[in-house]
Amino acid sequence: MPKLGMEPIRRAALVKATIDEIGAAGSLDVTVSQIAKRAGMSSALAHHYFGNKEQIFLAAMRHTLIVYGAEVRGALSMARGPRERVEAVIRAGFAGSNFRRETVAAWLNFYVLAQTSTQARRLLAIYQRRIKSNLTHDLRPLLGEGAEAAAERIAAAIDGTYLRQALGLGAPSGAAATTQALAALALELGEKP
Amino acid sequence: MPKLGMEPIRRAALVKATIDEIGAAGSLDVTVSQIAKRAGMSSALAHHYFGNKEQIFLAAMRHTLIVYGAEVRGALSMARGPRERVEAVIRAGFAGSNFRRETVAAWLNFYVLAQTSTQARRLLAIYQRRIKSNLTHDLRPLLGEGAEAAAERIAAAIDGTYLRQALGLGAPSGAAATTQALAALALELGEKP
DNA sequence: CCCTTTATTGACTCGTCAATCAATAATAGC
DNA sequence: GCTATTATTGATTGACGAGTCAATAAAGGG
Repeated sequence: MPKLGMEPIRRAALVKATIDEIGAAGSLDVTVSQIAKRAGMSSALAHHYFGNKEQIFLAAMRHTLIVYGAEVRGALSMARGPRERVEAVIRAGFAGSNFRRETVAAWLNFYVLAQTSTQARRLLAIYQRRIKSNLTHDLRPLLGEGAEAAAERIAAAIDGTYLRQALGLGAPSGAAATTQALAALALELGEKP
Repeated sequence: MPKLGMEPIRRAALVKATIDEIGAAGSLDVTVSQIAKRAGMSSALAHHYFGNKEQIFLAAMRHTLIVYGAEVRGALSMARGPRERVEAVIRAGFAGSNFRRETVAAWLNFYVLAQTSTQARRLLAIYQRRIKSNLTHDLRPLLGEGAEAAAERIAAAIDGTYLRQALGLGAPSGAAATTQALAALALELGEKP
């Protein structure tokens, strides 16, 4: 019983299923059949809409990054002043859907995907550049010429905290992770010790 | 012409080939045949010595961690005072063979492996715990009760810097990476701003 | 010289999986 | 009511890869 206009629904379901499946498996070693099954359809249909497996992965990655970007933009829009803006960028990464167990695990695997797929690398680079630019821009009035280096360190602190989260090390709570990353910021601004 | 006592030689060659192959491929998606070929033998022989692919991976991971641990211990032995000891731990991660392009790429993939293989997770946890303990212990006289949190932040800074290295972001030089991680330490000790 | 142990590989088996295809069915527009 | 379009899947194909096995060969020990 083909209802028309199924395509966007199916695509969305597949994207979500892909993230969850990768998150659950903890690896990119998931079959199209598994993904399709989780999304409630046949693997043939998944191929019909996406063409091949890599496109499915890329769509899932794009979705993750878009959600992340939206979270950042949302937090940024409510921030007043550079200090709050930097905080917003940091907070966004550990808030909402970005911090779901599956999302974090999937994220790590997208990093790996970026090592093999040119398109994945491009996607990641775009977002990473954007974050770095946001951080540098807002750290400038606070730190002057030291802004670039500080931005790089904070980016590393975020990534590191995220990575350790994926590994199950460190506190498994978004709040603790946020606190930790914010502490790094406080140190950069010479507030802590 | 079977020379006797080949086993340790073959094993070592396979371990090295595995790291290089994973590093080159940028993923765990490498076949036993590829690894064996790079190590100059048949895949059957690789199976003969290691039993299965996971054991090959685990041996490669173990080797990477052992080399890393040795580097840390070496640097630690030359350090005088807690401040130098913390520096030593940081430096070790970005020095020598630990920072070879292949090693860094392989490392990221071992993180992924730790999400599927219980043994890999155990291996990683042991080393991670050791680093954390080293850092905490040596930060204690410098920071008192704040040592744990600082150790966690520095560990995250190291992991983050390493991760960004693997992604090809950040400076692709060991010196720059070391500088960055050391800067995080300086901030923790209230020396920088 | 046998015989056991170690080294080594080509060939083979057995699964798995991405991708394709042909077939079925419902819907919309004319 | 046709016809083109969209949705959907079971079955199939073809490749690839982990792991096994049987066979070959060289030591070494007695």
